[in-house]
Amino acid sequence: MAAALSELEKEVVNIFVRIAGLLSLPRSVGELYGVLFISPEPMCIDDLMRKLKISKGSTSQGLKILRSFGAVNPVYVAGDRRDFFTAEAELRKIVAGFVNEQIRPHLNNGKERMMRIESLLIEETPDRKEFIAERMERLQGWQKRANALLPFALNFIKPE
Amino acid sequence: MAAALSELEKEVVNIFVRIAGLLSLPRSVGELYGVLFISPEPMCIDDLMRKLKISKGSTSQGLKILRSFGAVNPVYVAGDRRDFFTAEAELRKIVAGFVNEQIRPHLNNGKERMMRIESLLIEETPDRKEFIAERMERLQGWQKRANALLPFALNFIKPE
DNA sequence: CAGATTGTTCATAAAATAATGAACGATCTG
DNA sequence: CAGATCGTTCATTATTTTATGAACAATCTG
Repeated sequence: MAAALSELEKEVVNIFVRIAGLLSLPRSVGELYGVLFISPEPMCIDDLMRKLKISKGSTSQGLKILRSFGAVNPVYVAGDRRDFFTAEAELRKIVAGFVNEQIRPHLNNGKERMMRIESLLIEETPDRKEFIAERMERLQGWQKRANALLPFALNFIKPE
Repeated sequence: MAAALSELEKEVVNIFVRIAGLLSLPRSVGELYGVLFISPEPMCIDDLMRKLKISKGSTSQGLKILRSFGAVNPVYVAGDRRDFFTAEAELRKIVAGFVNEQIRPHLNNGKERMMRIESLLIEETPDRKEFIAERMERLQGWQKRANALLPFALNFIKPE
């Protein structure tokens, strides 16, 4: 039980490790999701540690991150005290969770910052002020578009 | 000339440093773009180094990255041997460049990998095979959606 | 051409990020 | 309740990423 990763498993894990990289998530998070994604049965921390040869700490924290945006579902296994997990396979749920947890906070922070800049603008010399004001408007435009695109993108990912 | 960053400049730079983080780009790249973004005049490496108090190496490499996806435009300044730059302010150009340079390669790699997995699938036991096949199909579905969303998102960002 | 100036590269240093594993608290088991 | 089992946390270590700056090549200047 809990043999090393098969060739196929390695490939799948590799895919998710790459995705994790794109999303600035630790490698181990990608590994964990990958293994769960191709596992027909739910797995517990111990299974995952052994399979991936990573530490208990990494495993626990990785699962915590995955849970935080709903990429992983806790599963009750009768007669076993340990916590088991399966991969959430509905893309929309994962993306929505990820956006809410990891993206939205940053966007909001940007808004506040913009207000502050507006107030600082007053102290500039007239010529610079004009230019900077133009840039600020542009920046706000970008922000609006990003904010508009987000819900659209989420909707684009249709439910199954 | 080339005084330290004003309060306003700091705020703007800060915004772009955050964006750089989201895109997994070095902090210095965000700083460079930020300073250029609010500068009415084109700037050369020396201006940027002094303004941001970063090394020449970082500045040169940072500009290289920014040029690689068209976030920065070389500008000819009469009577000066040095290279000057302004920030590209048209979002669409930047995003398109970024996607082509930093995202597309990864997506393609994913396709190849998928093929390889298909071939490995043969060696699985029947019951596992069924499950894994289902997952692979799902994964391919995700890939298709991502590929479809990308050009759409680009188009969403309307010119001017 | 000799000396300056400018931008790039790359080995090294510094900083940031992730992984490890021992310590701990919580829960179960007999 | 005493011991065992689990999962989490966090100080430390390892790894990866980024920044530095000296060396260099290319170009200009008189």
